[in-house]
Amino acid sequence: MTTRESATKSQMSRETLLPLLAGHVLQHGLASASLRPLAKAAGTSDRMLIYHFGNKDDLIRQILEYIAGIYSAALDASMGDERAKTRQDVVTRVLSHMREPAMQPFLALWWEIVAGAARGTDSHSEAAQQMMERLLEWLEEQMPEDDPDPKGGARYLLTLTEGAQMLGTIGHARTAREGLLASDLTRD
Amino acid sequence: MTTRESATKSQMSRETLLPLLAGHVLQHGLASASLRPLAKAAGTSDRMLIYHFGNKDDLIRQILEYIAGIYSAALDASMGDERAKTRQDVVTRVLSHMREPAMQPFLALWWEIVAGAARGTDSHSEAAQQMMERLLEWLEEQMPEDDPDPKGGARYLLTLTEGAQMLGTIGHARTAREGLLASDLTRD
DNA sequence: CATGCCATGTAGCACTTGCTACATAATCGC
DNA sequence: GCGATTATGTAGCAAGTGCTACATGGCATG
Repeated sequence: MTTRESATKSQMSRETLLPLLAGHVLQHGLASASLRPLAKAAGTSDRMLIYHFGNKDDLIRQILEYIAGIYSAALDASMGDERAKTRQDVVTRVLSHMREPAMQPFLALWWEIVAGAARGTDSHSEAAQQMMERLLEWLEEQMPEDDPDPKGGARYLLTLTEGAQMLGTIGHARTAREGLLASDLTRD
Repeated sequence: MTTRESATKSQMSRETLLPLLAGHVLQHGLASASLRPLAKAAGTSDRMLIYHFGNKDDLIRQILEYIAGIYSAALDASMGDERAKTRQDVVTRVLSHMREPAMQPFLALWWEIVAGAARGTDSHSEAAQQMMERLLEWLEEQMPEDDPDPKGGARYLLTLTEGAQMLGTIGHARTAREGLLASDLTRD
């Protein structure tokens, strides 16, 4: 029984643990996600984490998967009611969405995931791709109704906003802002 | 004598060590940059690294500073002879420059630095800002001669190419490519 | 009631981490 | 040449790492 829904007997299943573990990773990052701190955050022991998840790699993989799920839900929740009018509107929405306090933990974690992917860590790559694909879908749905190329446009805006996000992270928000002003988006 | 130029007596100064340390960090990343492996790579001991650099934080700070210097030199070296004709040209140059094998270690390290900056590590933020500023200068010099707004344009292209870079890193190079195709850059 | 499995606690192991104490060789100013 | 500073080796420490061995309670099924 590797993955079963009926959790009638156990109080501490993967399903119970994962939210707590995810919370800890979101708050403190992957760098300090070692067994004992994680266990403490989830109210259990390193012993039990290995018991439930096999080894640390699989633990992290499943936590990241779970977090990707949360992220996806967060995107769904913040779906704007009315469509954006222009691409500029979309960019503004994305950036202000990412500036929300609730999104900060995801942002900080995001770059750790990217760094892991850059070094070839499979679990990180998988999570990264999953999250980007989801964000891309979300962006496509946000595109203006009259956009001549919603698919391409969404990819364009994704590239642009992710670049801006990175610049903001390293304290170059101003550079990103000026860059966006010089893009075609602000041409009237 | 914290920082002296005359290194007549010592065979193993900071200056001798730094290139070797930087090489190790570029190859293996910050995550595995602990004292003993670093010392081994530089042909010395953890004991001497602390002796020369004070503590690990300062060690990393100085290594990153040194690497930022190398990066800057690498940018200088790859300065194109003739100016680019269009912004599209500039993007192509930047991306192909970053695709060179010699740049790969910088790229992988880059995301670790960004991740560190996102978590508030000062030394990482400093290195990141330094490298981005340098890249921005380089980009400004690459802008087409007849560009209506070279400064803003450079910032725009920086944002765009960094986004593309990230997408490439996590295996979404295709998304970035399609995004660039949908930008104004490819409009004739 | 017996048997066996699931869940968990307690200890511990071998290894790595940053850093320090202590001794000693080399070298420099005098 | 001598005393002081500089550079280096050897050992080690306390904490943290992933993971394992062993025992043991509880529960369900025979």
